[in-house]
This record gives sequence, structure tokens and C-alpha cells, in this order.
Amino acid sequence: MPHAAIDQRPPAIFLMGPTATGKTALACALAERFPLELVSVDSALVYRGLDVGAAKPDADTLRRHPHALIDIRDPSQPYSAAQFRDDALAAMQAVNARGKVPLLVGGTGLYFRALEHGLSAMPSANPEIRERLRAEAEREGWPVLHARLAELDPEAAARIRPSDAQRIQRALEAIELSGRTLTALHAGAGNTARLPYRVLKLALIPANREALRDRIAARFDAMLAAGFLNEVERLRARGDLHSDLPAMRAVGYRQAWEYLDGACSSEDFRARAVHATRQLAKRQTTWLRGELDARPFDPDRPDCGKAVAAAVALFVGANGA
RNA sequence: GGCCAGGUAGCUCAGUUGGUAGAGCAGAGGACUGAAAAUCCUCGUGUCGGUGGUUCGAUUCCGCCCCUGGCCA
Repeated sequence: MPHAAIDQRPPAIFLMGPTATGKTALACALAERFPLELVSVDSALVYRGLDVGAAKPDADTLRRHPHALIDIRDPSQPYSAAQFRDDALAAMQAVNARGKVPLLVGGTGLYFRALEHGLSAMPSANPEIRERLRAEAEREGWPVLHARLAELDPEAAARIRPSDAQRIQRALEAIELSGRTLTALHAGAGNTARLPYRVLKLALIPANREALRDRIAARFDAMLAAGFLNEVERLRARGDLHSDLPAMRAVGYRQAWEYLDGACSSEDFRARAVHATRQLAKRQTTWLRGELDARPFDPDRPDCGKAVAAAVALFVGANGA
């Protein structure tokens, strides 16, 4: 190493992968062998009470291998990528303080990106403004709001489709709250300082999509057998939750909610939930393909665990942890 | 066995008053800055059940056959 100063930052490991690829089992196995502590990177596992349907590690597993950032939110309170970044950095620091290496494991691409590259400084979500914009859109249609965005911020409007209600809403919200355009906000400084960790990025990318799809279907049937519908009925029985909450829009929960509303047969429910999960896995895979500096592993290969462990051993050893 | 209704994309179906066909779902690819398990974009050739006939031309009309449902025996 003639040039390049030695990287003094402490090590951290990202273990990324779509749903149903065995991330949790692999992470736990790694934690048995190396001085690691787990941090969950999953937008659904943050919610208490989303257990069976979210494939949350069971109580026993969590006792043996505690995961930070699981069960930190009530399903009535929306979480966010920005909140995740703050929480994850705090959790990582705590792991460091115990002399361990944080292993961030999960499938939420945006959270990994927000953590690694930061987010621009922007106003956080405002329920009143969102509700007002939603009501306006109901009367006039999202294209009208998109046209308004085009006047306020042509660049953002060119990027965002007239049909993309969620992003139009967010853009108008951010402009209203900050008095600046979305484009200006994105260009401005944020918490985009370099991540204070030296990161090993590992990506579980199944080469065989069909096997993954079979696994997803089998896992969903197992969830049903394990009382998934009871879990959703319990959430509905609270009375304060509704189907528009981010927690209740999670894959499986949304379909279960509709089924319990009587919107479809149980057969349809199962098919829709399985399809939604497969589509999620596809989107997660698309996100991972963009992680060009991540080391890819095929979870269906029998030596996958070994290969990942070898990469971790090298990384952790090299950092003297 | 008789009558009726169907057999069109992986599935559910639409359609062509005769000029070889298109939606939804599924699937594939992509985008992604405080909802991200969200939200959005792009991608549709398939012996139009088989076989004869009429026709310049049949998936479309006619005959026969096969298959599926229903009703009657």
C-alpha cells in the first residue's frame, strides 16, 4: 500500500438481500463465529405486532441474537428512511462501544442507501399538508397537482410522472414547508458526510428466480399455518389502525386486510399475497443489481454460507477487530 | 345417447358484420432523497381446439370430430 492512507474508520458489514433468501439465518450464523452485533435494515420489522407476516425472527432467535431496530415503532406511527439513518448510526456506535462490528442485515434498499450516502436536508413529513393535498387530488386529479409542481419546480416535474401520486405529494409538501424547490433541496447539503465506517457490502442475489418464487409460496403457507390471519385480526381489533398506514400496506398485511374486509376469496387472498411478495423480491433484486461495489453471493449455492464467512473473516481480521 | 353453452396469451376473458387479434391479472426489465414490504414506468406471435368445405382469403360462415360445463334421458 504505497499510496492511500490506511482507512482508520471502524469496520461495518452490510448483508443485503431480497426476502426469503435466508438473510436472518446467515446473519445469526456469522454472529456465532465473529464478534458481530446485528442491526436490522427492514422497513417492516421496525413495527411491533408485525411478526408472522413480516417473517420477523422469532423471540428465541432474537434472544440469542439481538437485532437493533426491530420492534421500535407502533404500527400507528409511520417510520422513515431519515429516521432509520439516525437510529442506525446510533445503534452502530453502540455496537462499536462494546468492541464489536455492526452487521447490518436486511432488504430495504433505500435504508441502506440513506445510511451509506445520506439524505439531503429536507423537511419531514407533515400529515396535515399530505391530507390536504390528497383531498385536492381527489377533486382535481394528480395531473393537476403535477402541473402545479411544474410551475414551481420544472426540473422535479420532469423527473416525476403525473401518475406518481406519492412523489408529487412529497415534492409539493417539501416546497411548501421549506419555501425552496425540491431540486434546490436535493442539491443542498444534507447529512451526506461520508459514512464514518469502512464497509464490506455483501449481496445475496438468487440466480434462480423460480426457486425463490417456490420458497416464497411455501413460506406464505407456513405463515398462514402459524396464525398470520389471527395476527392481522388482532391488529384490526385495536380499532385505531387503518389500511392506509405504512405498516398496514406491508406485503401480506395489505392483502390480509382486504380479505378480512370481504374483498376477495381466501384463495384469491393467498394468490395475491404470494404475488405481491414475489414482486417485492424482484424490486429488491433490482435495487441490489445497482450496488456495483457489493460482493454478490448466490444463496441457493450450498457453499454460500462458507463463502460469505470467508469474506467476513478476511474483512474483520484485516481490521484487527 | 339428445339438446344447449363454451373451447382465443401462463390464467380470466374481449374481439374480428370474413382481410391471421387485445385487455386485466401473472411474468420480465427499470426508476427510486423523511410512506420504500411504498410509489411509478416499459415490455403482448398466440398452430384464435382438430379437420374438411365455401371463399381470392377462415380464428370469424358451414359440416364432422375431440374436450369441458349444464340440462334432459
